[in-house]
Amino acid sequence: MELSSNRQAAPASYLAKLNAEQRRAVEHGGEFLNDAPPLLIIAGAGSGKTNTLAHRVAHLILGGVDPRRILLLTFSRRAAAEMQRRVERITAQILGAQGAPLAASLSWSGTFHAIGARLLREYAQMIGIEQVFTIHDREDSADLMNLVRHELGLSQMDKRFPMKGTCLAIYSRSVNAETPLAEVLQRYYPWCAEWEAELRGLFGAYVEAKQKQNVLDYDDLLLYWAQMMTEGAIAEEIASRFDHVMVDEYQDTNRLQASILLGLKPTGRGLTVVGDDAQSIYSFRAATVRNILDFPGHFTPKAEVVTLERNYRSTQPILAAANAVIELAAERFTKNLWSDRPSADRPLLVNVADDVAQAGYIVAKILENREAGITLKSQAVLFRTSSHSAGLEIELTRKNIPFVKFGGLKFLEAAHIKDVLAMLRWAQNMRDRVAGFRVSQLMPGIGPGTAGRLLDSINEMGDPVAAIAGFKPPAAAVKHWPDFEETIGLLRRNAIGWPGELDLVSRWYEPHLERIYEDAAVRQGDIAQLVQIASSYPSRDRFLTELTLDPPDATSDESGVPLLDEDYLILSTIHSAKGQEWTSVYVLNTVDGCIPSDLSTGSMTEIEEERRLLYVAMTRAKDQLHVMVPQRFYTSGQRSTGDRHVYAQRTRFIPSALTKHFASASWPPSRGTRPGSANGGVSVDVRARMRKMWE
DNA sequence: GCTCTACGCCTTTTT
DNA sequence: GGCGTAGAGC
Repeated sequence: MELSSNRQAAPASYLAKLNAEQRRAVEHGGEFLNDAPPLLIIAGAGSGKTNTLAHRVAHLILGGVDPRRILLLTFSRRAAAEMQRRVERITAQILGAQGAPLAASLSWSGTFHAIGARLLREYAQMIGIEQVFTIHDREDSADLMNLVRHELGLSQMDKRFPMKGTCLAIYSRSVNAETPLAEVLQRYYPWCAEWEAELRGLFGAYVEAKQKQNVLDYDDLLLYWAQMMTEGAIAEEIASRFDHVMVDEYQDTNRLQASILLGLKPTGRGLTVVGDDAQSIYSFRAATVRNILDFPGHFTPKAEVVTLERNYRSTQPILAAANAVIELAAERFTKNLWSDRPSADRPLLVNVADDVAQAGYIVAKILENREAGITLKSQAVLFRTSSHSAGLEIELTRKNIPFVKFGGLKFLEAAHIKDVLAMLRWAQNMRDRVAGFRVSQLMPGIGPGTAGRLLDSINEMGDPVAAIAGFKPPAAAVKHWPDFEETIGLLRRNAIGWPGELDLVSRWYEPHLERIYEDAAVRQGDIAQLVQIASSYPSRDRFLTELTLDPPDATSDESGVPLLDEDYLILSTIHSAKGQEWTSVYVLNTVDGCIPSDLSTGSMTEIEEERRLLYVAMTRAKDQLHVMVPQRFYTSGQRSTGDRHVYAQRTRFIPSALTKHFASASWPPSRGTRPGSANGGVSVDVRARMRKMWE
């Protein structure tokens, strides 16, 4: 590429808007861009991190770096797309129309897992795996773990053996943290430590099963990649493809990912990582804040560190409150965010009686804001756990306020969607036992026993379709057999092509759907949406891979484009809110038991992570922050209107000493009602008042 | 021997 | 609604 001539044509114009630190990060490496020493950017919340990274990428491209030789590792596909968009805009500013195609060839951007899958397909033969491997998501992996667990007889011990999800979690942490099993057990799963020998055997058999079936799980995508990076010739070849490797959200990477980076850039030259230790919230995925803290010392000379401390997002009072929360952290790192966006309004600490009043307050404020010109889209409700928003969702639906929910249970995890995908995946790779197990048991009369024998006979015979044809199904399944056999046959021969074959599968599935589920009509609608989504992928293979690695992350994502014109409120788990910002933010259930979650108060480090979680939630707010404190909340056993509740304490992360940073409010506006005076009566009362107020 | 159903218990966050 | 278990029914 003849881009070097552009270097002098790239004056400071696009750099002028950056502050001194941002500019230092962007220009790091100076004249020797392609040999830039390692760089760590510590970017506080709202400090223009994405913008800085995008400028650095654009700066590299404008400086003559081939965009196809830049590897950009982001946390989600959404983040990758956003980065691409910004880089395009910046390059277009300098180069005009010429800039767009340049940025578009920034083709190596995505999550670690997605990039891993892509490289593994490419290098499959060289490392002895077959190219047509299928990828198991978490649930599939747990199912396979379960199959192996049964085969080894571990499900019938006289003492209860850990459940499939726990087994997978232990395995996964051991792999991702590059930590021996014994240590993982001792530190995180002490109650399973007695099973160490059995678990070791289980994991060995699990790995063997995956290899036999030619499937990879999420961890394998990293693990095999990391292994490739230790093999001289292959490692060198892969490493030599990229002049620059840039990683966003580095605080949420694990040791295995760090190993991959070191394999790609052993000297650190050409490596840029960006992150914020105060926002590390993924340790349950074995992410470790040590990655970011230890980064500089990994290299000689040490990596350069640039710290972005100026916050462009939040008003000064909001930032002061958030800073106060994070200052109480046990371990504090070097950063003091400041903002010059003055405001007279402190964030609000809102006391409400219960869940219902909480929803009432939020709905009222949201509508008030909208009247004042703040769109629904620029407001967000954040919560620790997906189920916390249930009450609010009902109220929003009732008030006809459209919303999109991020995080929590997803479209792809619904049983009927998984059924259809399993059929496609099985056709792609008939050795995939989890998929085959699932599909064959859809037919009446076929349970685990018969399914197992069917899969065995498919494995033994060279021709899977012939094996199905020759199999003698139990009486109840006989009438479904011809259709089943034909559908598999058509899929195997690629007779229909993509995406038409999804219609075929959907037609095959319909009678089973109707038999199995009461609410078949609703589920049929979901499948129609899946068919919609499928049409935007070029092939079955790409569809399956990309859907597994980058699932649509909002529950309304799949309804797609028409929604984009409308205005809708954002509901999101705090985890899924990472990297985003809104004019007005509402944090639900800021009470002990929710934040921190009851389930995460086991150890000091867990509690510290919950503190950072609250910090992340608070720092998403630009102008308004409403921290909701219900005085009581219903315990999880949601027996519809069951009134088992507990009296809640404001979260321990906002002790009395910090309340000076907040203004306090309560809801409903005091009119003499005593909150929680009776068991169901009060809630009916509040609802009635809400209705009157807005109808 | 296998499938199917009823029942009781638990339910975080995600690539 | 998932998961595991127990027991009825084919």
